[in-house]
Amino acid sequence: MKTESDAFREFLVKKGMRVTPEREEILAEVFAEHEHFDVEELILRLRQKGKRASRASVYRTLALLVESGLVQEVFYEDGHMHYEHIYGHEHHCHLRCLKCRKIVEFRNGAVEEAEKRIGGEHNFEVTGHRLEILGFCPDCREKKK
Amino acid sequence: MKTESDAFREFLVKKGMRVTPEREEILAEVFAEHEHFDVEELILRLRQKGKRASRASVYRTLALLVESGLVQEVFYEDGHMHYEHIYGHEHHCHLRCLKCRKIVEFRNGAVEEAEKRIGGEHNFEVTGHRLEILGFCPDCREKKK
DNA sequence: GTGTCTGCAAACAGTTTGCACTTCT
DNA sequence: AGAAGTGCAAACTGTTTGCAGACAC
Repeated sequence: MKTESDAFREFLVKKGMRVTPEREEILAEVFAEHEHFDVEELILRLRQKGKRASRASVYRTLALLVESGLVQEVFYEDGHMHYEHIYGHEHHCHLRCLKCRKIVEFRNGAVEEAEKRIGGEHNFEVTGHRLEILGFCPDCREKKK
Repeated sequence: MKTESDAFREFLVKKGMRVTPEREEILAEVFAEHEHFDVEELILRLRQKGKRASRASVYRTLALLVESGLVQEVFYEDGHMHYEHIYGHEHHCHLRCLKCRKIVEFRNGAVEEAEKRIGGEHNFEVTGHRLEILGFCPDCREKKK
């Protein structure tokens, strides 16, 4: 079975780029936890494990991971982008509370289907999608009254 | 019939805020064209019409428009946010080409339905959603070969 | 060996903010 | 009159970039 590490190596080699310890460590950390993350959190986690990858390398590597399809930009909030790894994981969408910012993940077959149909209608080659449903969570709903 | 201008006034009054010429001009310009826009474009359009609203006021007013639900943040790209007005318009989603960045709008009943169902399942009060389908448009698909 | 990558720090761009002045109510 | 809004420019923050030294191939 092909791991994300294999997939990334393959991607790099195909582009004539090098496999470096920094790139591998960043990749490993991105896949170490199954949560949304932002650049700051990622750097913090790397530091805590004694990895020295610089901020610049993290940004540069993240761009490669997105380009390779291993990672997706999920949403932009609080002035910066949030990411999640997607390789080897079933796709899911997000339900977001506009007040407390809680995020609930959910899966939805209807969207996958719509994705294919709509792609076909416009002759697009579809690679993925991003769906967010916005509203107020049970707690915040209650508090609004 | 209630116009977006009425709706915005109502929102402002309810918050104890003032109705100013700057806010009205910015609102009018936001609804003057039915296209996605970013802050720079909006300011340019205002300038071309001789309106003097400052950059700061545009940012401040845009935040109010988003809060009031008249405008939605659509996606973050090229280092800044893109918006669209939604009041009085049927909701639509976006099909985006990852290469040439072309955007096709489409409507989709299945998503509206899923939105309600999923909101219900998690006891969320749903106010809207945002769906982007990503891929390659017919032209870019061709060129990749 | 050579061309790519890294880390650093400086540069950048979009956005926010403090403040003096203006304006709405 | 008094509170709220505006414009300006400076500050801020996330991200990108130029460059010299390090390193994968």
